Amino acid sequence: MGEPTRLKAIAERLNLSESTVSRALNDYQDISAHTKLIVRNMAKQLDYQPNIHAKRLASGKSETIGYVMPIQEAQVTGQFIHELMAGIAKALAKYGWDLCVIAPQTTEEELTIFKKIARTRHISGLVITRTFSDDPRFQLLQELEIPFVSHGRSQESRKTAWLDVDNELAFFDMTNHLIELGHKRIAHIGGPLHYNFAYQRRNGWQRALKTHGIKVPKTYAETAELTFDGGCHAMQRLLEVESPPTAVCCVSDVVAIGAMQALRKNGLRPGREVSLIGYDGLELGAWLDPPLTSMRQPLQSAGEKLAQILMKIVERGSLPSDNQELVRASLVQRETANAPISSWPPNRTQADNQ
Amino acid sequence: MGEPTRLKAIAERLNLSESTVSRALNDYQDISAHTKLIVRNMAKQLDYQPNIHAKRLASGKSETIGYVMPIQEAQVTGQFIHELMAGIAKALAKYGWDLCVIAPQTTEEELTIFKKIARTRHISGLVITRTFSDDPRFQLLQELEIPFVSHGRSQESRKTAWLDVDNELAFFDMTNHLIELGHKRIAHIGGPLHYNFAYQRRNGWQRALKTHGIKVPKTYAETAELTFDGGCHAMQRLLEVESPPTAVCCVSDVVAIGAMQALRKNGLRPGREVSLIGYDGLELGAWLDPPLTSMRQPLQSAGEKLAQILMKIVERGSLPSDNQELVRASLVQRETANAPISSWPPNRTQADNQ
DNA sequence: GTGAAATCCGAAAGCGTTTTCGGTTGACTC
DNA sequence: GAGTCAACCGAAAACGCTTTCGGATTTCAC
Repeated sequence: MGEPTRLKAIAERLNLSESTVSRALNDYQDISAHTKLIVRNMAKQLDYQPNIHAKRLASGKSETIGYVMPIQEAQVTGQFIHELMAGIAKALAKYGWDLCVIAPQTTEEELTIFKKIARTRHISGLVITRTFSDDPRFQLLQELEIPFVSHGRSQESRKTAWLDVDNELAFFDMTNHLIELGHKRIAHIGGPLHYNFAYQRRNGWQRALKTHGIKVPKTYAETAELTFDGGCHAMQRLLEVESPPTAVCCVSDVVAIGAMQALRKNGLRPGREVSLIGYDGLELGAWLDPPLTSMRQPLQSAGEKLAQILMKIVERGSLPSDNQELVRASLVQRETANAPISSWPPNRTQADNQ
Repeated sequence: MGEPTRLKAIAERLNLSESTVSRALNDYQDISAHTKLIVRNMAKQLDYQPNIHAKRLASGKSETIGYVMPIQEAQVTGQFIHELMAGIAKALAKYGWDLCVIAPQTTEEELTIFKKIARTRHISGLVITRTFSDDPRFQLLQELEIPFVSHGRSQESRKTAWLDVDNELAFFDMTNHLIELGHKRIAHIGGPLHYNFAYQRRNGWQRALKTHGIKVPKTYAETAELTFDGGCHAMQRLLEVESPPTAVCCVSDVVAIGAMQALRKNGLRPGREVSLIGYDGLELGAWLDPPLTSMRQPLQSAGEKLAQILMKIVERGSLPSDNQELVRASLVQRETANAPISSWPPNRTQADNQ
């Protein structure tokens, strides 16, 4: 391969100084159009690629952003992360920025890494995901003055940049869909409320019920770990209340799949006796029997937007005006959300039939 | 936060030269133990973190390796990638190396990126996955002299570093397991043979049959795209042959899940009339009804090993002796692999019952 | 006590960019 | 034709580290 082309080589060939060549390539205003042209042509001809370390050292910019992989705890985050990262990487690549993966093993380690980044500055911005209602990262990152954007909000995110799906609206829509199908006994299996999205999703469900003047027992508000087992157990509990629901809004697809299992164990078929809607729109939901109805948010494009927002923050050194964005999730109609049937629940009271 | 600590600050405080401090921190032999000690203490006290760009510029090393995300084509690669990357990042972090994600959109773009890396050298090594039997990347990377390690082999990988699961053995084991359960009519749904692993897996299946002197019709060697639909269609074809199989070895879990669907459509239950074993050990297999028996390879540790192999290559500038490693997959017993039942296939010929 | 060999450290030259500052042109005004 | 002002470009100083080279000590053998 030989030695890579340096700035010097271009300068010598064109009888220009290195500084002129540098400024020509970086589109400075004090370089004539003609000079820029010949410099660029020569650069292309010699296949010049700037030494990135020299560039970053001299300019003090790193053009690298970090993605903090969520600590493995919830199930099936893989597909989610993959798509998001692909989107981020794609958008960054357009501008020659790098995407660096950070995989802390614990929350403490994560915060330690942040502090280190604050000192080295070799990563000039971060994308964080899996935000909690009460998330210590927001305050720390602000203190450390590390530019960042979160996928998902937090109690602390009023003044920070984020991109989020409108969870509340999604569950409002989801619940309305069930109501339109004729359901009135609509339960909710939510996630742990320290996840901010779990909080929002529960609210969306509640608002839809209230809007339609539907009242449900308190026992209809279930909570589960974001796992298959969590969903399974929560659904089991719902089946054991005095008058079980005819439909359930689930905080995630994995939880919904667990719920399906519980239904089957009780001799019921998802989408017949009890309708079910999940959230995430996982591909694998389509492979189940019956295929799981769900809500989907666009992930690849979310990744791209996150990257764009973050690059803008890093470049400006401050938050731009459009630093918060809410996207709408859409219903993925499959086969677990149908009209209620008359034979369920078996022990209907008069009140239920009104 | 103030200005980060520089080498200079340590040197001044200790009345040493910058070069001495630098060498002390990098454990050079010509620095006394005593000096090393006080330098390190001071560095810790001032929370010194070297400027990584200056370091990389001066040393000519980048301490960054790239992971090439496979182009999205097969389904459910997300979980796979996530675990692998987490492992890689973890191992790298121990040594202060960075993991940079590369997400090409097309194969051509991938090769173009390689060429660019060869010039800039700002990434000093690559991990590639999803290897093809005839994979142009191997030759190109060797030509470009970019250190790399592949997860999976290729026709071209005889002299390159790799880590792979023993696919052939895995399918040999898998098939043997079915034989031990009493199956003789064992089919195989393989993947496109341009995937190297598809080739190996088919061979493992064939070898097990041959070892036990079992002969099966040619129609038992099916091929499918690595998707749900692919598996579904392939299984459908298997059910339509003259004497259908009692068990099927599937090239991947996703394909196996598709096959399950085909069985259900035909009124059959996976693991009863037809046993099924998948490959990948996906968590989601456990959530199906019935849960899918599969084979699992350790991914996180694979990622760590990949990183270690690659770092060694980069450091040495040449291949170390232990640059190829084969790991064994293990059976994940769930519920789709059981003994054959007498009522299937319905139209047994005499020969089948021997 | 001399020479040679270790041992330990400092000076200084990079690494390949960016960016400030100033200097040289030529055009333009009056 | 002197002065002013743009318009362009070059010299040189960063950026913060690594690494070579050689010099100053000390140690050791004889």
